[in-house]
Amino acid sequence: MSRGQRPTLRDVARESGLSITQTSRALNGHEDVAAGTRERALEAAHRLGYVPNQEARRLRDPNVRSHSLGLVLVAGSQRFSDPFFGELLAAIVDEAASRGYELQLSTPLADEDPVASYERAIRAKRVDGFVLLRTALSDPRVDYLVEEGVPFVTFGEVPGPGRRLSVSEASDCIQPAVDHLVALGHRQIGCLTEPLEYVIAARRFESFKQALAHHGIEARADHIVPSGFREDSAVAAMGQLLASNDPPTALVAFNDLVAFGAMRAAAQHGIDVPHELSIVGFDDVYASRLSSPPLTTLRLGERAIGRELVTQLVAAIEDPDSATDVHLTPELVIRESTAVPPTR
Amino acid sequence: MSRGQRPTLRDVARESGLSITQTSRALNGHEDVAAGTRERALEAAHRLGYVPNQEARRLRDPNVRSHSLGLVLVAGSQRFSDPFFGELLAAIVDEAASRGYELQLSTPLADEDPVASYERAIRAKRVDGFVLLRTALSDPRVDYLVEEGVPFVTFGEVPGPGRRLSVSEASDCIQPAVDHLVALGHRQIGCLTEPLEYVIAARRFESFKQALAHHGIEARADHIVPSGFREDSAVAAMGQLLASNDPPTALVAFNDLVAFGAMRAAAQHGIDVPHELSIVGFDDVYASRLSSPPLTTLRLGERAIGRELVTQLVAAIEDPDSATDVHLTPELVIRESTAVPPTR
DNA sequence: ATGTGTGTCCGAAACGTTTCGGACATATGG
DNA sequence: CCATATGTCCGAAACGTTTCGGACACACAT
Repeated sequence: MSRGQRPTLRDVARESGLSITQTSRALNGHEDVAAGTRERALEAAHRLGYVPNQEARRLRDPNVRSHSLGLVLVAGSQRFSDPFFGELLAAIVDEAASRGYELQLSTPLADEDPVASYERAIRAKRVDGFVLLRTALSDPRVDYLVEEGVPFVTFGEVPGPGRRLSVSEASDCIQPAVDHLVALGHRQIGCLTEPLEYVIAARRFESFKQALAHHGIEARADHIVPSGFREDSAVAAMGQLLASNDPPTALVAFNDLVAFGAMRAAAQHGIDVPHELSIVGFDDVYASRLSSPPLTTLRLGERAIGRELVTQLVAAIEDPDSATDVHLTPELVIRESTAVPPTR
Repeated sequence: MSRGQRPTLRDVARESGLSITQTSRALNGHEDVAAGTRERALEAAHRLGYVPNQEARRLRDPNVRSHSLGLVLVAGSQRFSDPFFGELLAAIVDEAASRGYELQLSTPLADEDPVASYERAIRAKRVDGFVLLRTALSDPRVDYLVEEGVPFVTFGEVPGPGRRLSVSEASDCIQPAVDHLVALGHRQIGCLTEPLEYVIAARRFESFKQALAHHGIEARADHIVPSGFREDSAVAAMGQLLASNDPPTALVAFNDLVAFGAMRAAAQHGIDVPHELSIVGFDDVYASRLSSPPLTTLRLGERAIGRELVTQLVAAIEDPDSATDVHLTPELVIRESTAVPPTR
């Protein structure tokens, strides 16, 4: 059975015997309305099940909030590949809901300008702000949003002029992994990067080099292996490293998928993990408990990231001065992919 | 630099020398406008970068589409736990984008009525329809949406009156798993269910029983183990089964996480998988390639499910008669968690 | 000449809300 | 008693769009 028309402010006014003006002011908590009058208005509104029409409200005042946050998935079919994203997304939705916001998910159409999705959302006033994932050091989306003056928060610090709110990892994020490996006795420590044009990979790489320096170990260029984000790219990248006559005894991968790729490549070369090669991942993805051997990895926690992302974004939207950059410190989860180095 | 006011229909009218009325009609492709006039209007609109104000449009005609689909996450912190969801979501967003829709993600607040989120979205006219995941045989959300006349599609068939559009598994979905096990020589085949009040679990259970019957095997009640959705609930559920003095030689789990739980429980009891116990999962989650042993599992494909869900929902929205129920047939991915049964 | 169509066009009203400017009482101070 | 302030209230306009009802010009038939 279909409902009748939904009640309008006019109905509430008639019901309460007030003018439309005064009803509106009463419901919106303005000052110049007598206590008893407000009471009557509220009571009538409640009795009728009145809920204000957002379209009309926003037509009148284009600045009212939509109470939704935008998140544009990155292009390419393998975008979400990272199991990490699923959990992160859930955390974001959760936190947003608890603050009264929803999440608008979209994705660029095939070979569309990356900022087009953002333009659409802004023009349509569908969102109050954006969460940006997988941001690059030089990212047109960031430039666009800064210029447009729309609130947004990035995961990873993006350099440049203008207000750029971010939630990022501490600058010594890789340190615990290197400390752990050094404590085991490793001195030949390599790394499997993600593409370094991305802010997060760049930070991890800096931290990796600093951590080595901190232990007086020099970073060897031939032990640094550029990789993509996914398992298969890591498998490919591992080829020459393992063929080298002076391979590292330990490897830090910038995400768990890449670590799995490294483990697979090692297996293909008949190299035992962890006894011939130790591997540390990053993210503590669900699968890292299940791999063989179970993966030692750095854990930031999807929930913590999601929570901070939303908390700061909502702060930026509702009270720009209260938003603040946040740095998260990863914790090392030690499993079985790391061990003492082989004696040579 | 901040833009000036965005152009309105009035501006386009002035620019093109037409009335507002005629401009509107020209832009909306009505009949009674001369070819040259339409030309002028379109040209002016384009020159000004005019884009119609949705609020105003919808204030005037409440029936215009919002072009977004709603998806409400299930409550509880472990909602998304299933890595399967991440991929499914990405597939849904992709397919929606290619049809010009976005996805509105929300989640119920703590101890809130499950339908409240749907009510909010409908009242606010934020979405044109819903995708329902993890639906139960008797689901208040379904009843609500049917009554309200809002288009929706469920994953799994929900019985009851009214139009209920669904994408579901074929009724013999479990058959390939059982066939495979029987071919290996198994006759004692058990199953680890998900809660049977959910439509998908119910269908899988029916199919499981039918598949056994098809091979002339009787379903033994003590080989049917009720489990939750997640690994830990499966570990717990496995206890008594493995302690029994006549355990099955093979087990079909209703999802991969549960299968992992079963593998873990087996390991704890010193039971070798696959040589003492074969295990088949469902979903082909990312991690199933990595577990030890790698999991033999039934695969529907998140992308296929997401694509069909969106395709049918959009059909239901835009042309109700063209929407149709869809049945998907899973395919068996054979890995190493299944083998011939032990000779006793 | 009058009437009937047909192809184009437009004014004005309407959607539901918020707010500007003022009105009307009553109280306060002189 | 008048002037001024204060506490409440309301009418009307405005946001940008669509559409109803009609108007106008012209062609064609009568």
